[in-house]
Amino acid sequence: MDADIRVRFAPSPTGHLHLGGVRTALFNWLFARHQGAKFILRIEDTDRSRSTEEYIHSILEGLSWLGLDWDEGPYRQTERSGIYRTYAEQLLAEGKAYYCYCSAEELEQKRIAAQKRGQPPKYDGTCRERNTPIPDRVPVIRFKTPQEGEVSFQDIIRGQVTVANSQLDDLILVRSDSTPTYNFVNVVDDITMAITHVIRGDDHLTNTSRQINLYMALGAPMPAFAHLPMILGPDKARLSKRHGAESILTYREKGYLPEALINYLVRLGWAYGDQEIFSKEELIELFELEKVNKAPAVFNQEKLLWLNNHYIKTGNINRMAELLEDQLKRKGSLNQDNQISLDTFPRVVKSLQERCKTLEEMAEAAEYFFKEEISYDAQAARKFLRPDIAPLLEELLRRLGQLTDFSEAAIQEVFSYILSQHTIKLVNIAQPVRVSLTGGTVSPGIYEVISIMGKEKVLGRLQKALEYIEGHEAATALGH
RNA sequence: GUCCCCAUCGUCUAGUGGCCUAGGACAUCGCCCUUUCACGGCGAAAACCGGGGUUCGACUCCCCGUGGGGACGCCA
Repeated sequence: MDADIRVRFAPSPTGHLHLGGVRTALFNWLFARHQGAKFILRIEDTDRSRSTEEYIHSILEGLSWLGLDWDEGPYRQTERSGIYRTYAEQLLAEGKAYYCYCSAEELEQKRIAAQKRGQPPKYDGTCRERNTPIPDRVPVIRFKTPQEGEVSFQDIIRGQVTVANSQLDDLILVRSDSTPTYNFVNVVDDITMAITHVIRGDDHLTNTSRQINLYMALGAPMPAFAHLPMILGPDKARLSKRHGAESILTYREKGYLPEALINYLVRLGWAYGDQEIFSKEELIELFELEKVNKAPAVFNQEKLLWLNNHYIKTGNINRMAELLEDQLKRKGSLNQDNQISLDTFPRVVKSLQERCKTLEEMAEAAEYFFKEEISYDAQAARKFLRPDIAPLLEELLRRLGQLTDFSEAAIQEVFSYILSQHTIKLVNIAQPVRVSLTGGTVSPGIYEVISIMGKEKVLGRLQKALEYIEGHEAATALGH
């Protein structure tokens, strides 16, 4: 346990919290909880034009939903501008930064020209030694990156990483509108917040060398770095809008469980022998940054669904029942006037949890329990609601009507009796009954369905099926 | 284009020089269970990117190639 160890998750509210961000947050959180360290949340909102309150809200909501709780923050960079100004002035005063008067257009041209020559497209240093301002131009503040030597650091996941300073840019610290930029605020914040371990996505690996130069210029102690491999889409390109980069909260809407998401995400780049299922407690116990993979991982929906199904099957019934109710409400399948007894939802969950991969799917599969009217699947009706079955349905209707105990056992007895009287197999009557009650050919066990649905609804639907068969028979007789 | 990083079944991965005729999981296929669909059980197919080294011995170490990813913004 070490409370002096401090990590942070620093999302930018220029978009929703997506899978990649969650994975970064999760690894930070697991590392912190494993170490007994502090987990800090920092909102990197220096891009004022693209940051929104809505995204901030969605990020906090997403983390809370997943149970990734933070110990400090959320800090917001827009509230810390004074701190950045002080540090920028310090660098300026020490000659470690300078005003640059080059315009955006000029810089763009220089970049293209450099690339054409086969050189790294970095700033050419025009204003590096300038000491007189250019009138009518508002300058930016640039960092004087060392021109000689190289930067080298030991990444916890990657090992030794080395970059020549000649490759590095004199990066902009403060924009002409006097707001600070990412590489600058990120370093200043990590210094002032005493962050000891910077755990972030691989896409920041090349930023690290630039930032290390900044740490050195500011005379600050260096944190440890750990760069997580990226999550790729099925096309092996970085996660994009098309697959997986939508808000994590849409996973909640689609009926995914937080524990499934966490279990899935942690296995992207981390493993503990052959174990696939991990509780949060186990993860906190077992997780180690040193064992994180270097290679990027492709996101696989199927496996997430498998895990989600696992947690639906093993989860607390009452909790699942509540989530199912939410889903049904969202779908508009629950009318106000529906008379649903309290124990119906848990019973529905029990009957469906083996066969549903998401709660949304479960809500779809459970609709016929709650809707007033059902409609028949055309093919199913054609195949199973035929005239020859009508006498059996009638008898079933009569005998079920006589039951006072509507338990599965009692219902099974009724079926057994009818089966023995007519020497038919269960399958011959089960499917027609299934279609009559659910509208389709797929459902939980038929006794279970009947018992859960309740006497009133069952009798009504059997009656309706008989009418349907009769109507069809008449139509067929007329030559239709 | 320049630089950085990476490389085991379709996918996630185990593997840290001999235990590997390479293990597990998802997905796929077959069989069994079964009132439908699932679940479950059993089984099959499926990989060490290529070439050089190092070594008695390489999936494991080194080099080159190839492939993939990332960065190169007054975005983060």
